[in-house]
Amino acid sequence: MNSPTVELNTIQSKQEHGSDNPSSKDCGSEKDSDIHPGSAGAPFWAGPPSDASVPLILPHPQQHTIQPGMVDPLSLRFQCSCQSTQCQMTYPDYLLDQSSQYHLLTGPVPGPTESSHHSSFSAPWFTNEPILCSMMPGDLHSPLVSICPPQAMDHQQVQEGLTEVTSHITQPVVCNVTGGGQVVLVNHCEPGPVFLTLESAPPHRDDGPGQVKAMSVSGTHSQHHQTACPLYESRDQTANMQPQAPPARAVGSLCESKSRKPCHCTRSQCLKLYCECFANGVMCNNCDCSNCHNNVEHEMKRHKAIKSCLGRNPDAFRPKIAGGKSGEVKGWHNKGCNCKRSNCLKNYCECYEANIMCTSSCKCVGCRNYDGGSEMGLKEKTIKDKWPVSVITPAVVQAVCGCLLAQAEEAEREDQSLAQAEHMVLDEFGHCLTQIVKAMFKYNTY
DNA sequence: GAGTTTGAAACT
DNA sequence: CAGTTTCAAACTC
Repeated sequence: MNSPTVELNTIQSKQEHGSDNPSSKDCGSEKDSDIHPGSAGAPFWAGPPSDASVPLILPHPQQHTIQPGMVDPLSLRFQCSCQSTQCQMTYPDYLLDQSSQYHLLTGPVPGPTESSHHSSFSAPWFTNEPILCSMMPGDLHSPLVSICPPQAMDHQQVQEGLTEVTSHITQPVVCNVTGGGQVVLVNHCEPGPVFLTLESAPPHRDDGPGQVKAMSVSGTHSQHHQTACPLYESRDQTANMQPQAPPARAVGSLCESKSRKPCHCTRSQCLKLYCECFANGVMCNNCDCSNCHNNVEHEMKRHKAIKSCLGRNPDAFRPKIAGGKSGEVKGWHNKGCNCKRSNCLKNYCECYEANIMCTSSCKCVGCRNYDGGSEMGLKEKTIKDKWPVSVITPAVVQAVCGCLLAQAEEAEREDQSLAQAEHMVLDEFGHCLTQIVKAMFKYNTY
């Protein structure tokens, strides 16, 4: 039996719960005056993984399967494969409500570099404050670019420049503005970062804040093997290529308004992933930490810590939440959580905290972070009573229908008899049911 | 605000 | 890679 790749994702939105941002406090050991804005900071954050939008094809097209683990009550990504129909359900980069969050495509399966999905990137820049960029190649003339350029480039200019030079980019990319005004774009489907030179004028008052005179692709891809932290690597390169720009702005300027939680680290020196600032790729600023080394004063040590983290886990600085779109439901947790006692209904749970539901990637026990899970009163209903309902969502039904349809088309294409066609479809249906039931039991973790 | 709980990260 | 320890945030009182 041949089936199309069906990839479907139906993470549902959890009711938004407040994410408070405590008021900033003075960093325990590092005062503002200790931090030199615009000084060389090492960007080491890498953007969303490209796998967020690249459909997969099962290696064995004869197997028409909804594989265990591909069926999630919440983030449903199951696959079936039809060789010839090439029907494909795919999910957008960001997942909306469960009823209509995939597209049934009948065209060829796009290759890894042919994604038509929106790409987006957002990157904290390892200056003193994060710089956030996001861009949607699908709407290239109106990218959302918000930058706090180290060289104080004009926001609009950078935005326009990025629009121009990245219009060909169709995969999630990460950008970085180095101290030298160089933008590094990393397409995770490409072998390395693309270096774009922002030929900015010296920060001269007459020129205005960092005039971007030209923007050009100054190189191809990094010779480095692609790693999960291309920005960090590329920063090393670019740092040698162009001198670091002098401080162009003061703490408290453009990006200062972007609030973030102050950390309270006491023992990690804010150089381990325990520290949220460090993990997020930003230096500590106005934190409550003690003995903080996550600042320009300890650049070398911080650099080593970054390398160390990347050595342990090349994806250490990737965002944990893949997909997603600002203001909407986010995607899914790349690694998944491992909660055991919180039922994934407290902020201890990274999925819950990120306002996303748990998926098959999670190894949590007793998870209730799924549609309907949180509203379920254990006194009145057990998870067992209700959870299948959340597994067989409209999206699942629709996906199954897609599989069945694909089978029917396959039978037709092969000039199978009606009886044989029915058999194929029913067989497929049975297979789908089997996989769904397996998924049900898998999530029966009460 | 102190103490406890929790789960990710780090370590062995 | 599994088990343990460390750590800091979330939570409770």
